[in-house]
Amino acid sequence: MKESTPFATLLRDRKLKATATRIEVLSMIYAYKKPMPFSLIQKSLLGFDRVTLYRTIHVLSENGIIHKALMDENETYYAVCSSSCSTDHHHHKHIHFKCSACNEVSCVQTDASLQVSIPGYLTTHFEVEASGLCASCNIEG
Amino acid sequence: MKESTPFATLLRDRKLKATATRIEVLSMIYAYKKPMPFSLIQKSLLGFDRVTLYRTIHVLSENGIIHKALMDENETYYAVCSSSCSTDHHHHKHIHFKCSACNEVSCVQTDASLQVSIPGYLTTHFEVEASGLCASCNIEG
DNA sequence: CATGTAATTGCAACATTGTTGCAATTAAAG
DNA sequence: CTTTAATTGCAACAATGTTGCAATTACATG
Repeated sequence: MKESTPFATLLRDRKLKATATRIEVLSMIYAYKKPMPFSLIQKSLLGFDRVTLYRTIHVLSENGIIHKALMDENETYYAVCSSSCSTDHHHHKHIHFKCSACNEVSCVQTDASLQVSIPGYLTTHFEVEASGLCASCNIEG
Repeated sequence: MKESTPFATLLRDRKLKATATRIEVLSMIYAYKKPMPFSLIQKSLLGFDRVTLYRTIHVLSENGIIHKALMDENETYYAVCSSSCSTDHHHHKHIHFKCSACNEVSCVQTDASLQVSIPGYLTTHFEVEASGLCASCNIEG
């Protein structure tokens, strides 16, 4: 019963077994379109063991398939990585934006030159978390 | 017994009672110089109730006296805010940098124009978390 | 400087979140 | 189909965070 769905293939490419849990978690996060709160992932995945979910999230993160989108709060959000993420390093040219009006979190692509240079430091990786009004709310308000 | 230490004064300025817990927590984080891991704050403050520490951290954060320095991990770090932070908004012109060599987290001032502009969005606040080699490790390595 | 009052604390109990070891199950390679 | 290593579920535990309430404390006021 070897599935050949895109996610199953993606998993095997990364030398990971294409198990039901992993495929479901991925589909769910992917379908959500925006970074998905961990608690919601949990709620939506009844039928799987709580521990399995934790382990699944760990494995998918470690292997550059999903990534954390930390917000300045308690909840952790997860989103499916773009194809440029490798096993060893996440390469995101986007920032995580939380709208203070609709409270939605989104991954915003910033092809603009987003750079961080600190004298004397060697910056190999950085993440940006922003808040304010998203495109929709900015128009309406 | 009205203390007039700097932290006691700072607290009263923000309409907060200058209690022993708050002053100790503040002194401790301040003395640490870098963002201090929450777990270490806990360990260092035996004699106070666990709950009191949580509540203290919440109050100090809410009032712009300390701020979270989130790293892409599980542990949360706290640092004393600069004077520009008000009750309603934190204004940090610095980024949080974690050195991958010495593992130290530091607040790095970036007076350079660190800007985030997304077409259609109104960005009122953003945080940057970077990693790589800090000044010390960059020289030595 | 005594005192009233609202804020803060400690305690107990609970809820949530995350971890570990191990036996049973399963993916997938041959 | 069989073998094997990875993954899962379970149980038990550890850590983390929350709530209500009575006792205590800071400090404003007189």
